[in-house]
Amino acid sequence: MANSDISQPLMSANLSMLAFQRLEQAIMAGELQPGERLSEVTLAKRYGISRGPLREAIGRLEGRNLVERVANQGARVVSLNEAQILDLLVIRESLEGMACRLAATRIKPAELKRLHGMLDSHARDARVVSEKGYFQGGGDLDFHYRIVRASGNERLIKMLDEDMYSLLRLFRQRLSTAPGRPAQALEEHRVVLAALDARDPDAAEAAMRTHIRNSRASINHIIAVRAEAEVA
Amino acid sequence: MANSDISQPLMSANLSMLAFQRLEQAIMAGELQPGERLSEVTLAKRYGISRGPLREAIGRLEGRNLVERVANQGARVVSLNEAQILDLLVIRESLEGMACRLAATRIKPAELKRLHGMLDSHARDARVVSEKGYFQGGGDLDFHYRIVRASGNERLIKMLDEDMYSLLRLFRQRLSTAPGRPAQALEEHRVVLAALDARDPDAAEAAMRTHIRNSRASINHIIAVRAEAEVA
DNA sequence: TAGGCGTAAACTGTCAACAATTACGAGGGC
DNA sequence: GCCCTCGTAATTGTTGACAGTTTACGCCTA
Repeated sequence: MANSDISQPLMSANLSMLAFQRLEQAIMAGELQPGERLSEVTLAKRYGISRGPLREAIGRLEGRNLVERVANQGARVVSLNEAQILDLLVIRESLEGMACRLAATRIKPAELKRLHGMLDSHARDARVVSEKGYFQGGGDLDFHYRIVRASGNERLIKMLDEDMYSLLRLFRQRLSTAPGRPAQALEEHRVVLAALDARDPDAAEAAMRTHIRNSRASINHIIAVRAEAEVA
Repeated sequence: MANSDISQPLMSANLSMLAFQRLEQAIMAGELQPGERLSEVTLAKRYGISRGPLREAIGRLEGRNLVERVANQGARVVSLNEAQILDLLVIRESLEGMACRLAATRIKPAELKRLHGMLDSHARDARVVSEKGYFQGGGDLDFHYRIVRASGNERLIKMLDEDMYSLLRLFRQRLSTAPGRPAQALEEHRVVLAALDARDPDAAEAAMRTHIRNSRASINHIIAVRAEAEVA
């Protein structure tokens, strides 16, 4: 899933892990939508396994906050309301700001060059220029992903790349960008990259946090608009 | 465990949840030490349950990064090296800084008063005055805990109070304070509280981050000292 | 005596059956 | 007609047994 790492340890051979990965993937792909119930017999039959390993897989998903369970009533894909999504974005601002700070001193010149190429490519991208809003799951996430990886803090990388981004992707339909946002986002990306070029940790963290805060504010705008629409 | 919340939903009645809670507690209490192997048959027998629910519980713990599993070889309590602990503390600096920022605008006057009382009590505490190092799991964590709760961001509260603190408590023997640190820490707490009093988000975040960064540096010192000792 | 091989024990992984709880619908009472 | 109750079906919770893998021990050989 857009994860170019080939070296996935491929630690499986046991059905429990396999079921976990397939379930996670199904949730991420929207095959299982937020709030949807996870029937044990159905899923076990679909994956051709017994309910034992399946329950174990569901347990792991529960530990990662991807599903919620109520006793004797089954598990559901987690469903976040607007306030919870905003809470999540606040956390993302904090963590990714720190990641960007670390990257400022640790990122390698070759990676910097690659990021420059990326932004140049974005500038030529019709979807940015025409402001139609493309910044979901495309080049935008790739830019963030690479900076986070450059932080060198393995746990931080895992929290953001594996948990945070995948969770936010779940609600991407509610994270549509406000008009004019893509062009502004690209400009903010350039500010972030300039700070990294300058090897300035304070500026890098500040730039990234501003970027994410603006993005969050644009979501806020959307929500307000939708709320009005619902009243009408 | 020092969690004064009475209203724990007490959602059990199923053995899997019960096993999960008991295992988590056992790990936190040091009954099961980092790196120790989790034998399924032994634990199942000890808790008087079958291996099915137990495996489910272990799965949940794995999802929360409290245990690691290798195929056909069993699960172990997670064990972090010094670098990983430092990585964790960097993340804590980031998240708790944000929590403190949020608390600056959201904390209630009554809670502020309580924090003042707490620090005054710390100042009278013999262990702080004599600089013998008490700041592990005692009043220090309570101070942080209350500020985090005041942030109002439920997910952030969960990440810090449930995941981060409990994980760090696991390695408290390696987080012993440097000489003179308790008194300094108390002073830093006062700076944090002053910023909260002033309702100044920037100052609050900065003060908290400085506090945690200093604490991390003191750990660094300890590690360096121990490394020397090992050479000798 | 040291090293390698083979067997056996212990452990994890998986399954199908059983128990308990919940949800749903039909029937009867008010 | 509406609501409560009871019974049945469906679903989750749990168990003990079976299969596959790893590990450890002892024996044999060089």
